Amino acid sequence: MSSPNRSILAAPAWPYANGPRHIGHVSGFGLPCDMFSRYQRMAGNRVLMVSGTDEHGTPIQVQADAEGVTARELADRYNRVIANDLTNLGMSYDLFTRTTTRNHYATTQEIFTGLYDNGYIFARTAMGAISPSTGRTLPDRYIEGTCPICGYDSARGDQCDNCGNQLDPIDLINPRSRINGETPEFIETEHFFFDLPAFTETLGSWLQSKSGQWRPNVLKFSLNLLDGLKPRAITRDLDWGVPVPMDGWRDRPDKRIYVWFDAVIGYLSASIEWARRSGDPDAWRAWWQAPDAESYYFMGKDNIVFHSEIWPAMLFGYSGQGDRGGKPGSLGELNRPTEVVSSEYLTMEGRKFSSSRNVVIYVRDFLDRYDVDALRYYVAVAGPESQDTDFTWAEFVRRNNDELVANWGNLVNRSVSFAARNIGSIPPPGALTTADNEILARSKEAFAQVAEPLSRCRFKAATAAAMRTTADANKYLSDHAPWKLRESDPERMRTICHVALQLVNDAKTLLSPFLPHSSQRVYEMLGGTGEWSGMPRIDEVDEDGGPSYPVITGDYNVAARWEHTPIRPGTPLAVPTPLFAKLAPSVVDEELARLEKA
RNA sequence: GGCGGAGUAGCUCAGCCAGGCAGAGCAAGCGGCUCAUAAUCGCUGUGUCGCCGGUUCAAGUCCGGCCUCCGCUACCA
Repeated sequence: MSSPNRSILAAPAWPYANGPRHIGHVSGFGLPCDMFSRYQRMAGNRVLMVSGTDEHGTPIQVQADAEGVTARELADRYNRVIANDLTNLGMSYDLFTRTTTRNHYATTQEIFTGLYDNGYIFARTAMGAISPSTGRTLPDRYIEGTCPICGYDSARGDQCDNCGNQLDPIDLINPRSRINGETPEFIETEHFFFDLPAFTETLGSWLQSKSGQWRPNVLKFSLNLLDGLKPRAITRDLDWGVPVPMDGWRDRPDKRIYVWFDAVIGYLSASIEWARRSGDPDAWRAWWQAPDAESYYFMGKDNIVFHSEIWPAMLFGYSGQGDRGGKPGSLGELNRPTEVVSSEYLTMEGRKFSSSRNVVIYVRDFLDRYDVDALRYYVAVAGPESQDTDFTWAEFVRRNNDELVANWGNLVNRSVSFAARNIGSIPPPGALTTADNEILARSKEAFAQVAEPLSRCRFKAATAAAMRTTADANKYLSDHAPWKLRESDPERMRTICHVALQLVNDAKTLLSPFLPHSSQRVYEMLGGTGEWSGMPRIDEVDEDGGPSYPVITGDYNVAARWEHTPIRPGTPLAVPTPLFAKLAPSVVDEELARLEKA
């Protein structure tokens, strides 16, 4: 674990491409993963961060029908929207792609085939609901009717919201489709099933080995599920998805692989796509097959089951390591997750985020009006890390003004502008006092103190530790008051300025994983050139001349290192413009009014 | 129904796994400073740790029960 140059796969969940993403989404799967990845790169490790939009499944098909476009057109549109949003958030993906690539289809089919060959996938007929007009699978939650237990007339197909009982849609009285009101048809239909019970032993001992390492809620939840594992259908009656790679199924237009089965394979297929684009088609193996490679998956708590149970079972099965054995598929054995990091939910002014009820703040709307690092700071310091957490505009404004601006922004401003006005460049250190040496030593120690929680994905504690160094620096300036020494002791004044600027420089490094955009600006203020902490960009690519699509990528092996770096005396300084904008208190009322409006 | 989480200062939360004088930030009050975005620095006060019981020399922490709120509940993704 402590060796330098660890290979770390950073795997944030795949956003679903049926609409723009809101800040609740990115606070769960995205930003924590980016903070983790940026730190790990700065610490000298080899990080591969891959993801993409998840574009199959019924909801996209339904919405496309409603808008009179094809599923592909709808997915194209939101893939671009989401890729833009994530780029603007500074998400440092090595590759952000999508599930509708040829590569992803081929990889998904390879995993399917490998699992089938090892006996972990079997065909079976089952009763399923379909829409009579389209012939497509009608998922349980798209069916409603009268609850046979309590008589509630808007019970969902899988559960009655009134009495809380779990239901089978076939038992509903007067069932109807939530999509178009028609009566669903229950038919015998053949599907492939993934034999999850064949992994009970394997998953059980694997999960036990994670005790003390994973967050307890994730582990407990996963262990509880082991009791009742059931085979799970992994195909659907649908024409939108990855074709089933079996004879007699391959060319059928009405059978596709279930969206969740292919979505988790995205981590692997995106790694393979990244390797191909980087010029070394086997490069992905360093993260997936090296025995000491590590992988960290980030998601909201609603996705735990797919990452702690189903995806590991798929990886075990493909590698020939389920309860029934087998042999590895043609890709070879594949590593299981090192850690599954789940976030709780961000709520919105006391309510659940809901696009349909307009209880929502879309990423793009947020970034149109506020600084990206202000959002990143809020998520780092007040995100739903271990419990559901309420986002309120009042709290956002307070965190921004009283913590980010007042503490860190102001420290940068006061120290750099004072030195710029009175000296004009970074001064050399004169004779350092005990106090000078002490605070410089504390600043160096902070690197280990921030790294410890950060490497364990404890972002709140890590941010707090980093912000303590800025408070220390503010105190140092106040205690030593260089502005009083302009006439009496300019030499001492210059030394104090040197120390303060060094503290600013260290703090900017410590805050880089959380606030990469503003750290870049501080880097430049202090004479740095080029990129400090790499930023993502969007490239337009294609697959052998196929249709083009955007991917997020970037070069992140730039200047930033997780270490104290001495500032260079003589570097010219200019009076800076403020690092962050202070927000007027009226912002709170404006935003609340915006929420009420629709 | 099952599973899980939360309830600690005016606010947001940490502390609980491995029991040892109740903490941080913000807000509030007073004072200092004037380099800085009215920013900053110092000092000050604040708690039935949701309720009841148990174990213990000692419980916010462990055990049992209860109350309130929230989430998840796999064929929505």
